[in-house]
Amino acid sequence: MRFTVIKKDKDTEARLGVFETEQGTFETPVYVIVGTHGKVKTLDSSDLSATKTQAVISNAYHLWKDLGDGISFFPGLRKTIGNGLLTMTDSGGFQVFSLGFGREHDIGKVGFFPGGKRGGEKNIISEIRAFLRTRVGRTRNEKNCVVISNHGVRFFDEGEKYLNPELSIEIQEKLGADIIFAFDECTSPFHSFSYTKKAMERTHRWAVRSLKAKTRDDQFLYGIIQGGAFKDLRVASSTYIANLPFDGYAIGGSLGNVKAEMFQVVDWAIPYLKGNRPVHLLGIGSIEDVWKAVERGIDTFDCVIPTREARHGSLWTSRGRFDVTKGKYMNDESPLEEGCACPACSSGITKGKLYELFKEKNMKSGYYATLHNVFFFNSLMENIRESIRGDRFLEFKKEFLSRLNS
RNA sequence: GCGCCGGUCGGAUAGCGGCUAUUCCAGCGGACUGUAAAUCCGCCGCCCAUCGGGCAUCGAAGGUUCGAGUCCUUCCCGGCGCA
Repeated sequence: MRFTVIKKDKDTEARLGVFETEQGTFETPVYVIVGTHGKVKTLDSSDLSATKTQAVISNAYHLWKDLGDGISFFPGLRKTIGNGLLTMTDSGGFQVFSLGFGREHDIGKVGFFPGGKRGGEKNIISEIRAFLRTRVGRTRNEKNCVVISNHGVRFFDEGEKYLNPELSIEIQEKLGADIIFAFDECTSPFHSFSYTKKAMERTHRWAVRSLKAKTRDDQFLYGIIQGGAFKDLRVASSTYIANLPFDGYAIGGSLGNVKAEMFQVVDWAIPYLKGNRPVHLLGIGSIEDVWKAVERGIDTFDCVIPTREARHGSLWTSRGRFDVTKGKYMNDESPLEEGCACPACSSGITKGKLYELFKEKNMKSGYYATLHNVFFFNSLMENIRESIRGDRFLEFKKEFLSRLNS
């Protein structure tokens, strides 16, 4: 298995790369589609190729729970969903946050949404801290399902599970993806400097343990950079992780208090990494973020946006997003996007038809919406790669973004 | 004509004397970033409003009661049954 940078953009840090594996060659930058439980929700493997999907990321924690003892007989993700795809598994480090602090306080790693009432852009730190204070203690025990120690993490979301770096690597080796991640502790934007530092140092120790635990040589192991939205910590983490013998790097954790600051974190971390190794941005992928990531030299990134938003009725087009469950689409016989070549649009799915399927809670609704969104994001990436190859990355970016907001 | 049953927000419902009239659907608006969530959150009689406040309202009109969507009387409307 090999990663090579084949071309650098003339104007930005964007780069064209290629992963060569037994399953094939995969050009980057690539949007990694999320298939947490070993399957992209609503899609089967023929749908993956029909939507131009190149890479899928599953989750070690969730699959481990799903498979139980059966994990020893698991044929490997390269066989189950990865036939012809690049596969990854996340280590479970995100669940340390999402099933713990995140679940307790209804927060995400970039936003703040108490009860879903507000968007991340409107965040006011003091208001948030005050809000958190009212919740701490009242909800901790019933909602926070995670206990973290230096040894590892105990999860109580269903029964009890214990995970640590050694176990996470063992699980990820059994799952057999092409790219696996060190076990880390993801923190939120609302953790203090001192806690974030402590968690980062723990993540560094776990990085060393993850490397030591590795026994297979046909998988890339990525180290994860933490440090929250603190420049000192990000620089320290990036430097530390880059000096360990990882095959690639991932930028994870809290990316700041408001969306506008998210990519500062990436800017702080990237200069200290080794430029010939692949860099993954964990869990990021709004349409604007795709551009910001690529032009900073990110090779791969994953996000639930295309798939989750599809199931929730939000459809992506080159003019932006629309919610197909709105009443105005009731009898709309136009395609989801004019001229779209995705499997849903080509098979005659209209806005009105999809509206109807969503309203009758037909499972096909999420299926068609996912086909469309995944195809949309994958096509965008394909066009981005071509634009880098053709020395017109910035032109294409400008053209795309002006159409998006028109 | 007689008898029975029923009339509650756009539709469907709960409510059977105690004050904020329930829930579901539809509608409107919002969220979703290493998937706990094909999910969640607002609004959804009218008027002003920043919190909030004012006024209505359960087919209609009377009545009983401290208090009525809930009980009584009459009327109107719908369904069913009998003539």
